[in-house]
Amino acid sequence: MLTRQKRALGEQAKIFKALGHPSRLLMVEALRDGEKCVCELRELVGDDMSTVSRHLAVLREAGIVSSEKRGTNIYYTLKLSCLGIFLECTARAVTRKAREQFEEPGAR
Amino acid sequence: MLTRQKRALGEQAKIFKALGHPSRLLMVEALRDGEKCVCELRELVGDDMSTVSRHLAVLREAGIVSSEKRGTNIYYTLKLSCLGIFLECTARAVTRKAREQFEEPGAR
DNA sequence: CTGATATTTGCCAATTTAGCCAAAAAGACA
DNA sequence: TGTCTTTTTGGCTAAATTGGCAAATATCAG
Repeated sequence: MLTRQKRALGEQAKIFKALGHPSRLLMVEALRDGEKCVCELRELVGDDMSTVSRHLAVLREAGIVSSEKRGTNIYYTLKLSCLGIFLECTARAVTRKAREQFEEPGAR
Repeated sequence: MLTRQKRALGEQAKIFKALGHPSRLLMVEALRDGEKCVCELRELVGDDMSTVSRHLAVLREAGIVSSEKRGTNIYYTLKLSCLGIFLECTARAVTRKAREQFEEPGAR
């Protein structure tokens, strides 16, 4: 039973880990307004196609996105819908932190 | 201007990356109901004190927690309050995923 | 079947991260 | 002062991650 909880914790960490890369975060952000094919995402992040494909695999294995082959392309969709709000929250935290670090050296 | 956005994306990814480790996630989860000293957190995760200290540094540098020296101990506090809801959401996603993988092999 | 396009996979080098031990810091306190 | 106690840091090794190129796969259009 303890093992189950530990496994769950690891799976949960996997979600965060998958989101912990600029390119992957950018792609997930883009997927918030609808599915995109790999080629669109490749264009967005500018990396090699193979690199993008691997990033997407990480997101897929974490359960954050799902993929569907349709016609000649593969489309990726955001599965973890609750992510949106948290993305906004972290974005705010980042600007807040930047402001603090900007003010601090001048203060005191 | 583009550089600023890129930097912000990196900072945001840093938050997720910091949360992408079982021990760190466990500690953050524990901090949801109030500050804890390093020794308490060490006991919680069971790792070497030095390891825990480094994990906490990662969380601190990402801006997720803050620390305060008081008396003989150092207390860590959760700063990113919006995290709570998302933690619950990801926990649900994990159990959902586990259920899906449990059913799938049997089905069809 | 052949060729063109979209995506994934195998392999490899470079960088980063994790975790431990020992040593250093910083207080508290006698 | 010296000596506990708590926490951080230096240094090291093992393991994981990243990203590119080339090759494999799959699928569509003739």
